[in-house]
Amino acid sequence: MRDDTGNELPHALNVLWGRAKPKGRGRAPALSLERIVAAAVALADEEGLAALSMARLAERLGCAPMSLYRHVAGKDDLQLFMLDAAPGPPPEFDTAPADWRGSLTRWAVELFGVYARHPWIVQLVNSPPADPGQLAWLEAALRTLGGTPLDLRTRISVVMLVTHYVRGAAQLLTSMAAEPGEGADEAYAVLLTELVDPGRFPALAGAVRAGVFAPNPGAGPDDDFRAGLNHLLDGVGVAIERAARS
Amino acid sequence: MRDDTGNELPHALNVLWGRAKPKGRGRAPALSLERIVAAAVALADEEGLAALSMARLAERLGCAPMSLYRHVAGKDDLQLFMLDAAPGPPPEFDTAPADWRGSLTRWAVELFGVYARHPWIVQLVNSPPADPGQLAWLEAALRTLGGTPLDLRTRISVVMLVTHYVRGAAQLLTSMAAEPGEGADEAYAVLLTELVDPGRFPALAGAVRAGVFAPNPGAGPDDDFRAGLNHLLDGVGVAIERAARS
DNA sequence: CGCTCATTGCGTACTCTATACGCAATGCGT
DNA sequence: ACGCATTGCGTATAGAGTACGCAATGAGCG
Repeated sequence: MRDDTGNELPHALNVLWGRAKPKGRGRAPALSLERIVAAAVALADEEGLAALSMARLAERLGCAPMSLYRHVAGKDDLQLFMLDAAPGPPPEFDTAPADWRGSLTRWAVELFGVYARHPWIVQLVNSPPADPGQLAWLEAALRTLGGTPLDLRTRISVVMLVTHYVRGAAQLLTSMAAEPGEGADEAYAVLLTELVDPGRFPALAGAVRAGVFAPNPGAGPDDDFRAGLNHLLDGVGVAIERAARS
Repeated sequence: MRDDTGNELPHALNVLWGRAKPKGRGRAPALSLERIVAAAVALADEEGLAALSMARLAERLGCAPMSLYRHVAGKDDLQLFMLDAAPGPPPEFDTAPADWRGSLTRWAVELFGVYARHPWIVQLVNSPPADPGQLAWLEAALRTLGGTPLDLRTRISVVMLVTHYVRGAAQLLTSMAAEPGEGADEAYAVLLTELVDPGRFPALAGAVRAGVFAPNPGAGPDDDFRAGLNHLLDGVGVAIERAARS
């Protein structure tokens, strides 16, 4: 399944960066790559990543399963296309915004929204981004720090930190929302109450007893996310002050 | 595939919390759950999660594929057992260690090591932990903050933050190491140099040109991880000081 | 000591997955 | 109008997970 040299990049990247040949001759394509990718994203959104099979995708597009392979090298390539297209354009920033914290917060919240709309993204392997769509998001994140005295290596470190946090928070949230019933977090709290032995897990039992795992009353689900994000950004602030002082 | 009520918890949890019936009568089992799980973990470690199939697992155990289903309800249940067993015991802490930062750093680094030894863990869905193994890790993390003035809700928030970061960093690292060849990150740096247009992605192009994506000379792969972790813990320090002042 | 039956081991079969291969249909360039 | 590159797709293969039911086994009881 691996290529011989091991150095060829996946076919999808060549297409995404506009390196595909125009190939004008021949029969007119009844299917387009955009339609395929859009249908795949819609299918994954509605029924989950597990329901995304080449056969069901073809059924939804009204074509035969094997027709897809004329536009997509395989399922892996299709998922690369999906990762490129689904997030849409990132928020736009100047190359050196005055308010780094506000900008980076907005970036993180919008990325969190992307993951909420497309939960399957966080189930895919997190390979380093190499497509135009994901690199545009990375560019936007780097710009939020353009006005800070942080060196480039630290900026990347900070951006990765935020990315990982957003991804992890979204992953946890969607895995709880995947279960049926109205209150999945409530069910989880009850389960922990039953299971956690205070002798063996004193710290955990204390937290469970305090109702920390129960849904936060009078707070949206975003608020937990924003609280963690703020702790993170406090750390970035410390790094910025330290860099400004030297 | 879903159960009727939707409230039954997975069979694996009943077993893991010692709720299985002794069932003494009958034929002596030639297979044990421990052997199955250990073989599954070894197989996933050696050949990756994609190579873990019930058939290949049975082959390695010298039994028929369907024999596994006497001990495990299905592949999902098997993966629950694997998640419980593979990490091993967490580092032990007092309920209120004097040095929260050192303790939490040690916890994060050891978890990072777990993910490095068992890369398949981060490919599995990140459902909220409910097995003894993962809850023991959560307990250990909570204990590192036992000596701080943080309220319980903030402690959980901090622990989740660290968890997400460790997981994300490990995920990125293993996805780059998965590719063959000696320097996967170097290949990535070259790819970005080719692809990133400075007009469209100025901030990103600057970082690429500065060699930020090339392997850090004179630094182990852990150092990038620790750098990000330190920024994160600076943020936790801010929260602790703020809590101590009120 | 032998019968019983709960329990395990596993053979068979079914559905669903991705996709290699090759032929038929089609429409642009000449 | 013709030729052929290109697309659409039918067929086939190898592998996945697992439902179902019967055969083998051995502990406990009569």
